[in-house]
Amino acid sequence: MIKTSNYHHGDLREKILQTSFELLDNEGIEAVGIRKIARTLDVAHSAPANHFKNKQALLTALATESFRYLVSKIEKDISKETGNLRLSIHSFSNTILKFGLKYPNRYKLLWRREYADDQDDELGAAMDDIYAALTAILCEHAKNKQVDVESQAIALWSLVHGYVLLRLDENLKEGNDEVTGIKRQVAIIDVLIDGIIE
Amino acid sequence: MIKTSNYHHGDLREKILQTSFELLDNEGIEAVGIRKIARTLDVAHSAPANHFKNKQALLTALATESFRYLVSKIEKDISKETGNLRLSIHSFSNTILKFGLKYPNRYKLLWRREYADDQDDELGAAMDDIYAALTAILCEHAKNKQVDVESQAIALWSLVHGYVLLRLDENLKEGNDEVTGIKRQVAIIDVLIDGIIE
DNA sequence: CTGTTTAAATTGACAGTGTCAATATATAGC
DNA sequence: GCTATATATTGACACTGTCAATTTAAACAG
Repeated sequence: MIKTSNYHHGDLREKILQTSFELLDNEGIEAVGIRKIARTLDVAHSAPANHFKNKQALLTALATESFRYLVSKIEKDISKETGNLRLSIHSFSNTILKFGLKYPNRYKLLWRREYADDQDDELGAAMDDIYAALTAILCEHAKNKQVDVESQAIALWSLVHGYVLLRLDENLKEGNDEVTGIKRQVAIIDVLIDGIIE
Repeated sequence: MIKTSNYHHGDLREKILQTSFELLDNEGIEAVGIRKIARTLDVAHSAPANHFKNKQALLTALATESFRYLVSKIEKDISKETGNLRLSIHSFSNTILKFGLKYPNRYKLLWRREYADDQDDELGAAMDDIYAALTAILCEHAKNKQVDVESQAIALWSLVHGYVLLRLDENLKEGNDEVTGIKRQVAIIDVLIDGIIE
C-alpha cells in the first residue's frame, strides 16, 4: 500500500474538466481521451467514469461550459453598446471572433454535434441564447423591412460563423481591406450591414 | 488454402476509396476506419496500407477528390450564367449548398485540416480554385468600390460556408423568408448582395 | 463508538483501433 | 523460366473506451 493520497480527491470532477480543457486547447479535440486524462491526474484509468458516464458526456460538458461562457460574454459586451445597431452588430461579431481565435478548439467543439450529445437540454438552450441575442438587436433597430428580420439574423450569424471557421482552419489569413484600410473582419460585416440598414 | 480469389484485386485502391465514401456518407468521418474497410472488402486488415500509407493519407485522398468534384461543379454551373453578377453569385452559393446537403460529411471533411494533410499540394490547390472562381466573378462585375473586392469575396464565401455548416450541424432548419416568401438561403445572399451592388 | 450504507477509486478484462515488421504469394519484365 | 516487384497475409504492439468485480474511504444511523 504505497499511495493512499489519491483516494477521494473530492474535486476530481473539476480536475478532469480542467485537464480536458488543457488537452482540448493544446492538442485538439481528438487528444481529449479518458485514459490520457486519468494518467495526467495520476489516477486509475477508470476513475473518470464516476464523474462522466462516457467520453461523449465529458465532451458535452466541455461544450456546454464553453457555450455558457460565450453567451455570457456576448450579452455582456452587447450591453455596453447603447442602442446603436451598427455598433451592436460589430460587438456581437467581434466577441465571437475573439473567442474563436483565443480558443479555436473550443469553438470547433461547440458546433460539432457528433462529439457532444445533441439531446442535451442545457447545450441546446445555450445555442438558442446566442441566436436570441442576435435577433433581439435586429428586432429593435432594423429598418430594412424588405426581408424578414430572421433572414437578417441568419445572414449575420452565418457570416460570422463562416468567417471564424475559415480563419480557424487557416483557409483565410488576417488582413485589412485595401480600400478602407480597416480590418477585414470589420469590412465584411460592413458589407452586410449596408445590405441591412435603410 | 481456401481462398485465393482475393489475391490481387487489381483495383483494391479504387474499392477502398469507394467503401470509404460509403462509410463517410452513411456513418460519418469517425466511422472511416482502415480495419473496417478491410473487413468490408474481405481482405486482410493490413492490405490497405499498400495503397494508403496511413489513415490520414486515406482521408486526404477523400478530401481531395471531393474538393475537385465541388470545384468542377462550381465552375460548370457558373459558366451557365451569362455575366449577370446577381445570378452568378446565386449560382456559386447554390452549388455549394447543394453539395453540402447531398454529402454533409464530405463537406465537413473538406475543411477539417486535422483529418486531411494540410501540406498536401493538390488539396491546397483545389481550395484556392474555389476562392479564385469567386474572386473572378466579383472582379468582373462588382460596382461597389467602397470596399476591397477581396472583402466582398470573403464576405460571400464566409456567408455561404457558415450557412451550410449551420444547416449541416442542424443548428438551422430549412425555411422561407416571411416577407418575400423566397427560400432562406436565397434571401440571405440577397441581403449581402444589396450591400455589394451599387 | 460501532455498524451499515453509499460514494469513489482500483484492478482486470474485453473488443476494438492504427501501425509496423516479417512473411508469403502473385504478377510482370527480361 | 527466372527474377524482381508489387501486393496481400499473419502476427504483434501499444493504444483506446467501456464494463464488471472489488476495495477503500467517507457519511450516516443508532
